[in-house]
Amino acid sequence: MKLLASLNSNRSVSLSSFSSSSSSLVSVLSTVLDAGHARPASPSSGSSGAREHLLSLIKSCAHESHLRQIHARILRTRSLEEPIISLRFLSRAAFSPAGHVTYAARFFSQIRKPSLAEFNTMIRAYSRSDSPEEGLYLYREMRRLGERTDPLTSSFCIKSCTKMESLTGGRQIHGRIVRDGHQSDNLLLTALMDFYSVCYKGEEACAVFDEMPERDTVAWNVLISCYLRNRRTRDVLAVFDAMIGGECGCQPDDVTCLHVLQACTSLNVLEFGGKVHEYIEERGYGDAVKLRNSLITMYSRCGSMDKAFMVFKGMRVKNVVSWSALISGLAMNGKGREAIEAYLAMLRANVVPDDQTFTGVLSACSHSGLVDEGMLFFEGMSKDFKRTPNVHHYGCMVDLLGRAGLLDQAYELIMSMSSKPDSMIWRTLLGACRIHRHVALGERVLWHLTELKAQEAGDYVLLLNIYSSVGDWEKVTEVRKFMKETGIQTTPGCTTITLNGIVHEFTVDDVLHLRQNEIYTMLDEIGSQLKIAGYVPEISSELHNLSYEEKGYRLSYHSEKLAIAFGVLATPPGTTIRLANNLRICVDCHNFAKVLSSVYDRMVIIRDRSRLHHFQGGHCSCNDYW
DNA sequence: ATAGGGTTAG
Repeated sequence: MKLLASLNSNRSVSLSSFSSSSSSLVSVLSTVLDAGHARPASPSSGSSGAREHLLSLIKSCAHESHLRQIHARILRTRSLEEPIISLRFLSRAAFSPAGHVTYAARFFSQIRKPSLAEFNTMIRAYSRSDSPEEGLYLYREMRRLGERTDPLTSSFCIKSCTKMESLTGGRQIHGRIVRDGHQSDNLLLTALMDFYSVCYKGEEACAVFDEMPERDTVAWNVLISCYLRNRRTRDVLAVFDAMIGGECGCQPDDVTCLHVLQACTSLNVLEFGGKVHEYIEERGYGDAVKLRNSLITMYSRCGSMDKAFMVFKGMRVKNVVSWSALISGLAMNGKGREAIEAYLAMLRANVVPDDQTFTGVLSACSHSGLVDEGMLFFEGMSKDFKRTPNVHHYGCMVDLLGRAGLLDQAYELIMSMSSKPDSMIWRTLLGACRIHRHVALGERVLWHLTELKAQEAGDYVLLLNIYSSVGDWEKVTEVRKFMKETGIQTTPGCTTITLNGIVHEFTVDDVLHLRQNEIYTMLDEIGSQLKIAGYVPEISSELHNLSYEEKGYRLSYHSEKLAIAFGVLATPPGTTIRLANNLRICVDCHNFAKVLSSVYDRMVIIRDRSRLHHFQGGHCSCNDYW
C-alpha cells in the first residue's frame, strides 16, 4: 500500500495518449476549455466557465483513454488540490462503465493530502472492484495516519467485507462502528445486516435489524433477502403481508417484489405470486424489465406457462433474460419443442444468446429427449457463438445422453471436459445408470464420487436401486450395511404446500403437523383406494425402507405423500394441489401421484430439484422417463 | 463546503 507515499507527476503518460486516441467530444470540449482558460478578461468568470466545462467533460467520459486525456488536462490547467475536480474525477474513474479502479488509484496517489471525501470515494471504488481488500488496507492506513472517518467510511468497508465474505473483518468493523458511536446510522446498519446475511449469520443479521431505530423499505428488503438466503422462505410471505397490511410503516417497492416473487417461485405458490403481480400493476411498476422477467420465471416455474407467456408477450422491451426465462420455463414444463421454437424466435429477434440461454435450450432438449437437437446446439454454441461450455452445459448433455441410454458416450463426454467434473455431473450419470440398470458403470461413477469425497446418502441409494433393479439382493444388503455402519447422513426430504399464504412443511414420517392424525387416516384411505386402481408401492427403491426397519413403522411415508394427503384433506374437491420438494421425487411417489390424479380427479403439480411434474388423469408430463 | 452510502431478474 504505497498510495500515499508517492507524489509523482507522470504527466508524460497522459500527454502522449492525447493525440493517439481521438474522441470528437473530448477534443471539442478541450478546445473550448483552452479558449476559456486563456481568456484574459474577467478571470473569475472565465475560470468558472472553464471549471464547468471540465466538470461536464469528466461527466461525459467513459473510456480509459478519455480519462487519461482529462487527467492530463487537469494537471496542465489546474491544481489537484481543487477537491471538487478531483472528487468528480475519482468518482468517474471508479464508476464509469469500465470501472477503472487502478486508474482512480493512480490519480488518488497524486493527491498530496486527500480529504475525507476523497478517501471515502477511493474506498468505495475498491469495495465494488475486484480487489475489495485494498479498501480495507486504505482504511487501516487512514486510521494509522489519524484521519477522521465517518459512517460512510465504515459502510464502504463493510461492503468490502461482504464482497470478500470475511466474517472476521466485518466483525472488526462492527466493533469500530460501536466504538465510534455510529450505530444509529440506518444505512450503515442495513449494510451490516446484509453483511451478516451473506456470511450466513442469519441470527446476527436479525439482531442488527432489531436494534435499528427505524426501518425503511430497504431494511425490510435486506431482511427478506436474508430469509431467502437462510432458508426461511416461508417467512418472506408473512413479511410481505405485513408490509401491505401497513404493519411495517413502509410499503413494498420493486426490489421487495423481486424478492417475494423468488420466494413464491421456490415454494411453488402460484396464488401468492398472482397477488404480488397485482400489487406490481397497482404500483405501476409495469415497465420494470427485472420485475417482468421475474414474473415470467415465477409463473412458468409454478406451472402456469400460459400466464408466463402473457407477461412475456406484453413486454415492450425484452432482453436476453426475458427470452432465457421463457425458454427454461418451457423446458421445465416439458415443452422442449416449444423451447427450441422460442430460442429460434429469439435469434430472429436479433437477441444474442448467453450462457444461461444455452443452459435453458440444452435442458429443454434433455427434458424432452431431443438428442440430435441437443448435440447440434451444444456444438453450435462454441462454433457459432464462441462460448465455452460450462459445467451446467455439460450437465445437461450428460443428462441428455444418459437418459437416452448412450451411457458410454456420456462417460466419455465427462472425461473429455477441460475443467474438473463436479459431483453434480457424476450424480446425473448415476441417475442415468439407474434408469438403464447399468451396474458396472454405476459402480465406477460411485468410485469417482468417492474420489471427490462428495458421495451423499442419495448416491448410495441410487446404487442400491441399480442393484435391486437387476435383482442383486446380496449387494443391496451390502450397501445397506455399509450405509448403516458408516452412519451416512441422509439429506432430509422436505415438501411444502401453501394454503392461504400459510406454508405447511413436511418431512419424512412427519409427526409435527397439527392435523397429523387426520393426515395419516387420509393416507390409509388414499392407499386403499389407489390399490384398487392398480397402484403398487415400489418399496424396493425406497430410502425410507431403512426407517421402516429401524423405527418399526407399519408404513413409512415420504414427505410428498404426506403433503398430498394434506392437500386432499384441506382443499375442496377439484382444487389443484401444488407442492415443492427440495430433492428429487422418487419413482414410488411419482406413481402415487399419477394414480391419485385420476382416482381423486385432482391436478397435482410437484416441483422438485430439476423439473416440474404435472399429474392429471393418471398421466405425468414427464411420463416417459419413469 | 464540495461527493458519497444499504437491497435488485433468467
